[in-house]
Amino acid sequence: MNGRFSIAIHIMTLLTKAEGELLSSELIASSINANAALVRKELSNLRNNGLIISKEGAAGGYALGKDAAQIRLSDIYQAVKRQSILGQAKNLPNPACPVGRQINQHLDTLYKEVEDSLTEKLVTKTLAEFTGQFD
Amino acid sequence: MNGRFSIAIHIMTLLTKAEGELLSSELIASSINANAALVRKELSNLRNNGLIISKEGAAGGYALGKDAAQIRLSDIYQAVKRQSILGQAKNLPNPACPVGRQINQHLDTLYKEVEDSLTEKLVTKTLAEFTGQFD
DNA sequence: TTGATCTGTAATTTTATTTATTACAAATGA
DNA sequence: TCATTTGTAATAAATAAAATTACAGATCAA
Repeated sequence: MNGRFSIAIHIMTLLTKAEGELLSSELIASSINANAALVRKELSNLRNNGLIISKEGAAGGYALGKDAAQIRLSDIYQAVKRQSILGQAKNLPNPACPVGRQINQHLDTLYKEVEDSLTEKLVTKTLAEFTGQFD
Repeated sequence: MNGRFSIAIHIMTLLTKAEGELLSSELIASSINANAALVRKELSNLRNNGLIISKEGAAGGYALGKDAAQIRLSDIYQAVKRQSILGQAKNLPNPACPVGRQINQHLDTLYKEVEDSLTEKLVTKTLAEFTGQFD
């Protein structure tokens, strides 16, 4: 997990505050202070996950796909995550070692459990609650 | 968070199985299939956190610092983690934007909460329980 | 007390990942 | 028709992670 979750939450917060008015990727990128093409890539991903809608062409832009009260932070996390939260060693351990041979299987199980508890936490929080904290 | 947690758990599992016998960084590295100097660096870190002991010189090596039943996976996680689990965008958001101005503060709060729930999960698991899963 | 072995640690290089940049086709609206 | 904006790919630059190399210092055994 990298800065993508932060960026996604930032995007979703902006769209919530826009209340249905379309925002351009350029405007969003300038709030985040990140590259517009990169932001569009994340916007595409969020759209593919049903969290936002987009409209092409002049006067196009982005808006929430459903009410902020119906979006849970776990939905955003699921859209953005790519690999196990605790990271994965990329060396395959030594299969001649009893520990090396079995470690990945047990780590996988552990990581799944941990990730489940993280998701449970994020399920309890809606985007509306999060954005409601802003002045 | 990267592969360091995986490596640390792997190390601690090997030391548990060694039952007090000193293991060399070379042997540990070969089980993990990683570089020995890198492994020593993590071993130093684990020692600085009181989880293992080391002995220098010929016939030196590493062993658990306390009983595996007294070590919680959260202890290992705390020793290894460096930054927020969900990552942090490194661009500072635009302070001229109401959302950009406040987002990091609210993300920080959220990340702390999420990390707390993750830690709570890891507190419930001892190293002894984890290593007990191995054949 | 000498030599082999192993830890501790720093400096450097290599590799991988992330982010930014550039470019342009396609859609849309004025 | 032209300006604007999304969608997406290809490439480059920057950053982070891991490996490599090197060597001082500790320890043990012959």
